[in-house]
Amino acid sequence: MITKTKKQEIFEEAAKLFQEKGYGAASMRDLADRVQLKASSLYSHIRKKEEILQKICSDQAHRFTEAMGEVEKMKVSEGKKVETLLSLHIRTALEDPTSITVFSDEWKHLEEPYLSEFLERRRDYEQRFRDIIQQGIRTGEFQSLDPSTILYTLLTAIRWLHYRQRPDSSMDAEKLEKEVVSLLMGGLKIGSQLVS
Amino acid sequence: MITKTKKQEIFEEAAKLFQEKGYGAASMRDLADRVQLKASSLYSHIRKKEEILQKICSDQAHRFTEAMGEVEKMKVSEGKKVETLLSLHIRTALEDPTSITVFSDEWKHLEEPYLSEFLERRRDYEQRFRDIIQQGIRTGEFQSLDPSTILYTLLTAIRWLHYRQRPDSSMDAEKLEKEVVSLLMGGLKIGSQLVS
DNA sequence: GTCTATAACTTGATAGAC
DNA sequence: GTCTATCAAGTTATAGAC
Repeated sequence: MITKTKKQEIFEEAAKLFQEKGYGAASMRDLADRVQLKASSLYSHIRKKEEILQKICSDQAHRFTEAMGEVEKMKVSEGKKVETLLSLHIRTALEDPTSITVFSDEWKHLEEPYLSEFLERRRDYEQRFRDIIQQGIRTGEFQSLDPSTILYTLLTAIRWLHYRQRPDSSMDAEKLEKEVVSLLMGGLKIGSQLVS
Repeated sequence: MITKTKKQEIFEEAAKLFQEKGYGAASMRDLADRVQLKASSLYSHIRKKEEILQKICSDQAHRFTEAMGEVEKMKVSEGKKVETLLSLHIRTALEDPTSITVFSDEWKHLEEPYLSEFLERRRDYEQRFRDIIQQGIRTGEFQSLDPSTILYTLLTAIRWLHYRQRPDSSMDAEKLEKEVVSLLMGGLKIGSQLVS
């Protein structure tokens, strides 16, 4: 087992704290208590509070951008690409729920210039996702709906996963992933579900 | 045109402010500026900051609970019931995006006893929604997936709508509503969409 | 690296004049 | 109802001893 540095411990505990109370309501004293330091000692490891938020957000953003590059290179149908991206989002939400919560809900507390950088990166990711959707509509694989409507509905639909507190034993991650993808790709109503 | 009371103005402006900055980061001085008062004067109209959050949240909760009562009385298929509930959520999100944002994202800043009350009401709503889903699965109308997975995916899927800043002229509310319902009920992939 | 002490500031809320 | 003045408590962050 690799020993965690104090800095790592601070970042991990901060993510949990931001998730629980929100960035604004989480104080450096709260955080210090959790890592058994005085608040002032935190500043031997970080420059400022926002630096923590910034790192969490940009790490997660980087993760998604990289995966998008992989998916774009795949020689498969657009349906398969969307499924792959959805699976990635779902798996990430289940594996690292705290970071994903902060990334999803607390980015708006970023200050410039990080805020603009974050938003630009997100716009880029969304555009590339939208391009895949658009191509799927063109080939007749997808319903002919507004691509942005599809994009945001799909991306938002999985944002409850990271709120699940403890993994329900009756519902393992793999099953959950399969069910959500099936629901989004095939719809609630019986009719179009494919046997995989 | 009915004249707004100062109190109404305060509540409306507060909802916007909470939406923009989050409850924690929105100060009473911010709010006072927006309604052209000094911060101390706000307290002639309200007792405390949380009272504003509490009213916004409970008003919206009440709205959904009432609608659920109506839907439960309908003599239609479970598919139609779910569609009706989704339409209601979508329409509400488009008509009153600020209140819905606060209701959706800021409720966690409620203090006791309002927090427990809020959560209990929400649990009740979700259980009644889940019952409809379960019945739809039993009759074979819906895919046989975990009812909670369906419930949260559907409810979360529409939570991007209230972030849309200005109604896109190329995309009116009615079309948007139809497309989202079609996507969630029928799925992204071509195959099961019904002609309505 | 961690501490104590503290600077510099913002927060929600109240008292009392008008 | 609105104001000025103010309070107590909380905030991030820094300085300097150890």
